[in-house]
Amino acid sequence: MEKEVTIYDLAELLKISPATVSRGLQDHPAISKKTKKRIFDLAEQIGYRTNSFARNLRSRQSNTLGVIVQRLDSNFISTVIAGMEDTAASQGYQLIICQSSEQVQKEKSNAKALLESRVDGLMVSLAFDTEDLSHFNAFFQKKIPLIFFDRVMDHPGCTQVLIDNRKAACEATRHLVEQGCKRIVHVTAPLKQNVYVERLEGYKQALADAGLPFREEYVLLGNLRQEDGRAAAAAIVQMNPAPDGVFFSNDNCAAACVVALKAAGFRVPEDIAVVGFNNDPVATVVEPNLTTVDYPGYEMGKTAARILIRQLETGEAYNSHTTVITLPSELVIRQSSLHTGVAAQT
Amino acid sequence: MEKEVTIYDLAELLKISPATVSRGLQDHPAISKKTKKRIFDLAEQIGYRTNSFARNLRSRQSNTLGVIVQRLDSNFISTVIAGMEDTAASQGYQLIICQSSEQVQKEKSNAKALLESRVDGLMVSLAFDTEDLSHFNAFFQKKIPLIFFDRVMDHPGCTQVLIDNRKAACEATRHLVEQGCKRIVHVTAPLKQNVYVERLEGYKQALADAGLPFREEYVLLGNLRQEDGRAAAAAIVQMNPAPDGVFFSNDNCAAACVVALKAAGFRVPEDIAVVGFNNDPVATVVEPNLTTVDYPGYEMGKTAARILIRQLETGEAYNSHTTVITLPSELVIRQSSLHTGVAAQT
DNA sequence: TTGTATGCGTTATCAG
DNA sequence: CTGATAACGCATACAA
Repeated sequence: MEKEVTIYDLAELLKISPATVSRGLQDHPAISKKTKKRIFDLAEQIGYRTNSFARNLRSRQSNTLGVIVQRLDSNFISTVIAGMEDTAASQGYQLIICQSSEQVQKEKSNAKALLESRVDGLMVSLAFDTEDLSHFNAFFQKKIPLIFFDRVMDHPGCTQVLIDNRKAACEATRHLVEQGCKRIVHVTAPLKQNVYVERLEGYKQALADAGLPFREEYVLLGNLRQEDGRAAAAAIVQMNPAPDGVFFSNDNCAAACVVALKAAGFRVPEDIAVVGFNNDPVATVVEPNLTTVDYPGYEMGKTAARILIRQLETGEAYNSHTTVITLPSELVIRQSSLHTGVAAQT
Repeated sequence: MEKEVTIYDLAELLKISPATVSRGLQDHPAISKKTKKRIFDLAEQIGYRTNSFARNLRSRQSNTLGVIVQRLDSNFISTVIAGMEDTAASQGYQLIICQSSEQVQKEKSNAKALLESRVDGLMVSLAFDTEDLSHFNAFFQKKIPLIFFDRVMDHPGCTQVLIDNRKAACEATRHLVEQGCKRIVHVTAPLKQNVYVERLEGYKQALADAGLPFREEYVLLGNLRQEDGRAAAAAIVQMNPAPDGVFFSNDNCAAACVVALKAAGFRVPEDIAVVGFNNDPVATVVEPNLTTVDYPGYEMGKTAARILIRQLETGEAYNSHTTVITLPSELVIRQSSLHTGVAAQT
């Protein structure tokens, strides 16, 4: 553990003052080209590295953004984070990432940890069971910009980056209706989060528009994992009369259900048409390929990071009231939903 | 932007010295219970938060681990990171995560950024085209512990967390041989990284063990994305005589290939048996379900983080020579490879 | 264009 | 058990 080189060491070796070194390193305009070159060359040569602790202490900022997500091992989430990282890195910010594992309790401790880390801003997608935002109060009070994405809640001054879940679900369900489906099941997650509430609303809306009845028993709640898809299949198989359409809030779950339904002797889409959500890689692997809502995860990540960084640099967070950015989503029609049997565009 | 509360403020309000406050906050044994309680209560009440910049500056450590991965939006990688995050969080460490996008150039700038962030340690899975470790020299010199996982290179003192790729590939290929395959194709990535080199070796080994010839033209190189799987299918369809087995280095790619092969009129597994790698979610969705190598990503993440933290706390990094931790992987046999047509265990 | 001096908020040493 | 004081390394206001 050799001693770290500091600007004082550079200054001494170059026979100039630490202040000049500091300014030179920052490419300050008031320092001569020649001096800068000497500074940089020596710094390079003796392996100087900025002490960000000291710098942050002085400047009162970390150039770091905090991210809290429900789970890291989800295709959708990791795509979002990829977008955030690309944008953040290009602007000189780094990402500290925490997962809540869908537990508000962990979300709380994540928030505390990120607060103490003094992240400059925060991007959050809420856990399944988060019911209020009190654990973010310290951020609100200190006016640390906080952006919600995907799973959001309203809070004055916090921008939300979203898709129109209601509309997407409505379109997906309407598509099933147009394929002739009359008994459409909706498989989703517990209704504590906006995304699931809104998708249910969209589903109901489409039914209502078509004059179809809404039936409580057609809404199946679970965790949207593959096993939940298989469980949904088991439930569907038991229903009498059998449903002729299903709209899922998640592709992975939908795909597993399709496989299980086929194993149980159902034909997809002839007996039962299926629509998923997210446009995951599984959608183009399951047979028939899954009709789904293309969710722009990467774009969402880029957008959230870009807006957050802009708020940091302009200081305009918490100024106006809540801004909602709605990203375009799109129903991608594949074979799993086509009662006509005609292949559509991928 | 109200002023931040410091230990001086607490001290003043409590009529005690900042030193006592600092000690109280750290639960120092030499402070009376009563004083501690007063300190904590007031801290809570007026919203004090530790200034980690100052603390880090003093203590010369950040309690932060750096992670560099090739891509974030990969099921395997995000599973690894989930494991790292769980372990790190439980030990009071945070994760700064960067992606190289498979470019050594970005890997380089990630390394530089993490060096300046003064992460306490680093966990790295290398980019496709990384050929040497010179961009990590500063870490080596400063004895900052660095652990490689999955895509590794040898460096004295750097622990590697791995599976036995050679053995896994050998088993996978041998399994195909046992199913009666004689002309086995291997779809993998450019041979710059250990994982692909070793898998190729395992593949060759199994062929040799079975007295089958190795043919250069049976090794298809690509990026292991779904489109590469479709391209592989196109190539396979053109081969004469047609191959009767394929071993992929990636499930997602394998699954896309299976779909394409079936569309081209091949029966899987009857005409061509398929084995993948990773045990991704797609493996249990594609039909037939994919035989694959179960890769313990979550465990790998936990292990890497645990070892890194241990090295930090015991200071034993770079002491001994390179340690290699080999995690168990396992061939999971499903229908895609069974020429007998008998379903196996999932 | 460069130098001097000071403070950012902790922790730790030493003294009481 | 508690207090005074000196770093930690950098950035900047002010001076030259």
